Amino acid sequence: MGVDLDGPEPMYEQIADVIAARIADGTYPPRRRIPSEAGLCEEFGVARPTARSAIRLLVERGLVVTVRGKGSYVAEG
Amino acid sequence: MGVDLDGPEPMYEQIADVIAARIADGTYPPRRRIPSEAGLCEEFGVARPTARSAIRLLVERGLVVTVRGKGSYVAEG
DNA sequence: GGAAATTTGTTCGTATGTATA
DNA sequence: TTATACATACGAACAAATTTC
Repeated sequence: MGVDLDGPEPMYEQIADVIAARIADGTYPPRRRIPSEAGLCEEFGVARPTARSAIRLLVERGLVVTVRGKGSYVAEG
Repeated sequence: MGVDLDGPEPMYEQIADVIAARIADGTYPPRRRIPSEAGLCEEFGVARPTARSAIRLLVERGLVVTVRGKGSYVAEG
């Protein structure tokens, strides 16, 4: 699915890119929730800090917003 | 803030000295929490292992104790 | 209302690899 | 070779907000 564990980019960046692509193609529409940290851990086989780093990157890019106790949501386009 | 990045002492030692001075002058009183590792990273512009080395030095000197999941605290005088 | 599960927030513990002096 | 420093990654504990039953 595009995550190349042997690639030069860190895993959290590759995961963020996968999520960003899903946002771009409408898999995750605006205002919808993206998978939880635990969900990303399971899907990509990484630890929670790594999943969190990916989400942090998406937040920095303005693609998602996170709400404590609820989840992370696709920012409104 | 007294940290001389061009000085002969390693950064982690200088950071530890700064914290030790704050403990001595009462800025961080006994049983109070000192800044987290992330806080030291931001304040002194270093990476986490370096901040941890500084704290390790303070623990070795008996000035602070660290508790997993909570933080590092000034030892009781 | 209350208890439990889910989810994110924060923090320290540990390990590996890379780069530099 | 050793010491220092950074980046990455996994593990674990504690905390707080939210949702669900």
